[in-house]
Amino acid sequence: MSSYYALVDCNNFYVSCERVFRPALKHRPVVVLSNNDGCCVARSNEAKALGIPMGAPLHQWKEIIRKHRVTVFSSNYVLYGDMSSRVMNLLGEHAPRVEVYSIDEAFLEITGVPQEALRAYACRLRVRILQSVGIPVSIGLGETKTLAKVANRLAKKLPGSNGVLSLVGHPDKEALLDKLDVGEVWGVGSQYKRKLVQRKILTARDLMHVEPDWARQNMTVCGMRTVYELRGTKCIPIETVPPPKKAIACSRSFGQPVTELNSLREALSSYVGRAAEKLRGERLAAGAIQIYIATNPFLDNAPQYANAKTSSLPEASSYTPVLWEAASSLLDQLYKPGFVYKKVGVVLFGLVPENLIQLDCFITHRSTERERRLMMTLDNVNQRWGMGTLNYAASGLCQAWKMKRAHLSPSYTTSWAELLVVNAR
DNA sequence: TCTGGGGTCCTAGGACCC
DNA sequence: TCTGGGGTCCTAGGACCC
Repeated sequence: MSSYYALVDCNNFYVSCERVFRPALKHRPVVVLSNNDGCCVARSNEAKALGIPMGAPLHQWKEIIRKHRVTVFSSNYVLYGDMSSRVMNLLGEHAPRVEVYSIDEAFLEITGVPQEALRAYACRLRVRILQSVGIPVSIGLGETKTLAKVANRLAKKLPGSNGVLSLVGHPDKEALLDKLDVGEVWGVGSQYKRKLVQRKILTARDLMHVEPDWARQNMTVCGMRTVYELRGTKCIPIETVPPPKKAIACSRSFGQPVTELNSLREALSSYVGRAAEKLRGERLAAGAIQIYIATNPFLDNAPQYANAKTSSLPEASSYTPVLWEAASSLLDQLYKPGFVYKKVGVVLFGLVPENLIQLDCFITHRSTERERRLMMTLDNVNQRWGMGTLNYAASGLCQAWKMKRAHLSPSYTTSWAELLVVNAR
């Protein structure tokens, strides 16, 4: 029995999450902003129709937003994460093998469904998700993951597809591939698109007919795989268990410019705390730490400075004070006075499972059981009562560097205090 | 004048994804 | 005035070793 892939993709996911709890916003233009309320990272179809592009800086679109009464949300990742897991759980009930590909996408491996029944199968799944979670999705089906992705794009694009499109055994497969811009193919970004368009390779169909060797030379083995996958040869397997993480990062742009080392220190200490929390959540310890700082690259007239430094720890650790000590000393080495900073960040890598830490016999300080329990308590409190409930003193109290979140919706599904209230009169 | 070659590891940079 | 964040993978080139 042959197997096929389905790509299930939530439509305008962040916007759809907000709409579940604000149904009056259906058919209205809505955008969700990036961290710091900087740019639009999700748009409803109505907002797209107004011409607001992906990544549009908010300040450049103020006028349109006001004029058309676009509803604006700061991003509420706690809400989106919870809605995402509801969708993913449901998918798990309908397909034996699911790869959660991102917060709003999943690949399903489909076996035992005859070719001619694929569309109906996907349509039922779509209705089920809409009814149970309230999120509209699009589903694309194909013999390979790349083709499932293509089919998904087409399902969103072509009128009459009703959110579901199958390329499996489709008689007009090439004609359909010809409707998709080469830059929309999975694995083709802006650089490769430029190169391809120069050579008159304009659509997914053109790319399918490219010589694999040429693709390999000009787009690495990944490009070659894309060509084969478009032709229907499986090169990219489904990954039902996520591979172990190789890096954990945390960084933010500042809500307002920062020049003082002390403010950088406060911000960084809170990011290190957050990164370490993620680390412990995965039951990992970090063997190395990198810190980077940068000025605002968008300011043409301001002097620019960006730099990064890495140090490896004598022994892998997930104890925040140990990580902070290393981070703090790296920051001292990186900091140069006289610049206006926009961003600071931390990356933890050299990750190992916390029960497999290689011990260093010359180490002067090792995390004790007491310290491990301290971190556990800290994480529990912050998980239960919300991120940042318990903070390190090093993170400061006024936190002028903190990001902007002026349009935040409540955490409807994860906080008792913020449950939706319905009034009957 | 002649002056090896091959393998491995690490890193930086560049591409991609959502 | 205001422009996100968190990842992965591949490749080329240098360092180093025998």
